Amino acid sequence: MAPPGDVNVSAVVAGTVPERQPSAHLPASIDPQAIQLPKTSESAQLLRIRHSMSHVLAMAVQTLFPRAQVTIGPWTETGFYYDFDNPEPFTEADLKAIKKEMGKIIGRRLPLERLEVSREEAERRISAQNEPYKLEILAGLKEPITLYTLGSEWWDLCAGPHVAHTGELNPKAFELESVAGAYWRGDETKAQLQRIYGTAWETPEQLAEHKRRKEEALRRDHRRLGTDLDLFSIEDEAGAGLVFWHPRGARMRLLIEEFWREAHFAAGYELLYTPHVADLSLWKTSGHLDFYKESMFGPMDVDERQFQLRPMNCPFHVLTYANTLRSYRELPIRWAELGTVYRYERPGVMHGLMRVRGFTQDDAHIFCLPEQISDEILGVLNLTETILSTFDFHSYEVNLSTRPAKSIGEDAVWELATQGLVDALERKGWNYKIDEGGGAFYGPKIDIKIEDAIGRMWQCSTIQLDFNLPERFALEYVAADGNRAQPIMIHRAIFGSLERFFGILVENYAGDFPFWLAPEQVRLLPVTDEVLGFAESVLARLKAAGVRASLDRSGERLGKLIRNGEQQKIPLLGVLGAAEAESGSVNLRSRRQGDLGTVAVADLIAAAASANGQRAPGLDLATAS
RNA sequence: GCCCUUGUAGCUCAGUGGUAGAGCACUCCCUUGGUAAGGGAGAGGUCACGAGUUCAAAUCUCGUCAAGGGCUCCA
Repeated sequence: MAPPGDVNVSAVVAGTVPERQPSAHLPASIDPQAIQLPKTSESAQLLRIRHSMSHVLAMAVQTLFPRAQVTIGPWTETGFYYDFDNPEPFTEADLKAIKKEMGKIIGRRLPLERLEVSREEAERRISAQNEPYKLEILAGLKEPITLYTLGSEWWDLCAGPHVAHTGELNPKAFELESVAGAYWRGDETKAQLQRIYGTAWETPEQLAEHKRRKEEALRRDHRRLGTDLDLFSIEDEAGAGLVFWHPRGARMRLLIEEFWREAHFAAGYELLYTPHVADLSLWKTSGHLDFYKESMFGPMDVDERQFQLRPMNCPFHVLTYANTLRSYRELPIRWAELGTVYRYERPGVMHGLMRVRGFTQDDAHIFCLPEQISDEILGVLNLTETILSTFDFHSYEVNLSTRPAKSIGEDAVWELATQGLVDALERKGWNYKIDEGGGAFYGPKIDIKIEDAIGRMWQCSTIQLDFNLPERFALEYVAADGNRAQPIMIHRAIFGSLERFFGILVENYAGDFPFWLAPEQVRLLPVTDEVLGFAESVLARLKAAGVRASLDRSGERLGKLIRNGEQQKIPLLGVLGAAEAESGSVNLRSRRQGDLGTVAVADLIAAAASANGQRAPGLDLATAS
């Protein structure tokens, strides 16, 4: 991880890089990339290695499992994989034997040779081997048809490039990682194949670094930290994909929501609360029943009507808009809601907080005039930046998706809307990529991905124009000329899903939350029971000042209290002994800022309250008193 | 939904057909200890759930549920 403030801004990455406090005191474990790992796309040799490795894998598999048929085997960002059709599924135990066989092949220093053959020749050779998938691949290939031999006994259709011989592959720099099911051509109606994933590098050191990063990702895994820090759980008895926020997680969520509301009011939004269920007919009108049904929970019978658990908030905001006759003078109307929605996800796709069946969108809908689009989008971009940067996300990747082939709405409206998005992005000064034809059928959109502390990109924010719902619900306003006109509708979310964003936050900070966001900000550690009375009084004063403080009454020795506090990643530990009780002070140990020395209780309270007010990552004791 | 793997105490895990285990956490006792684990005792499990095989099942078989790695999906 690059230290905060040293943000990598690539061509498509936009965003401000503000001056940041140096964070040299962050726990060493949060730190970083000692070794730079080469990317396949940047290293020609690595690409050859990985390409060749997948052939070695395929040859090894066919040696050990003669009935296995080959399909495709490309490289990936960290290695390679190969899909096989084998009568028996491979097990993880098979990987060991396969790896051993690969080692043998590598040790033989077999040459890889490129052969250019005619289509007929290729067909003849493939047919001789009973490889139907390969034949199907051949049918899709353009001339020249090339194949690569691996020694004298094995070959595969391949465009290359490859290493000259397997001696260039380092047997200590690859690993077979997992087996997985995969569909032929990625199509679930087609045959299920067995995919073997591997990782391969130029040197054993790079392999070791790759493993270290995998462990780092595991260490940050929000599911693990969610349990360790007691933030949330998912309960078997309640069902998959349904989140239980524990007090510590709930406290953080509340802080996030409070900030979100504050920022929205400041940006000219009003808030709505709307129902979680409603008459099914609403979803007929909106069109969701036609094209979103497989993602919806089934309807429930209530009295003589059918009710539907909501998978979206928009129809409710639309109904609220339509509740009364609107004037052009009222527009733009900006309404936001932390709206909890329920979507049916297929079994096997749920993943911690990242993919769930019940989640809360930070949803908002803007109803505006066509000529207001650019300003409104710019406003959303500004608000997005304000909110995301508060959580230390400063690096964004922005995509603008334009009209797809199948779409509704008039050309002029699409043109106007797309231009509005472009204008706003230009005015914001953000770089962006254009995904031509990638928009929804009902309007163009902007998607924003954020980069986390270890370089992973997460899509959270989305801004979508919608020509469909205003039409379906016949929304209108009275224009200046007295005629009725249809408003433009903008959907937007900044976090996307609060659950998912929370998971991303946990991983981004590795559980080491900034002071303002930490569920427990200060833990008081009494050296002996003698000072418990003093500690109680300090605790009461901290709480009265709105500081999330606790007192460790476990009676353990200081070393143990410190250890427990550090393991729980509490930002501030306040040691209280006879000396502190005497002088009315606290000895502070900060997770991010190191030893802060002994400070007066009043100064701690002032600094902590001030840090909360400013949503600061740590205390500023110098300016507190 | 599909493929592989897994499910034993709150957490991490051992236990391969014959009386259910460890460390941490928890409770109590001793210790009043100054910056990452003081000592002792105790409590805690329908071995995910259901069926089957067996004299006997945490262990073997089948099914269900859930989790992990992927595929597919995420207009």
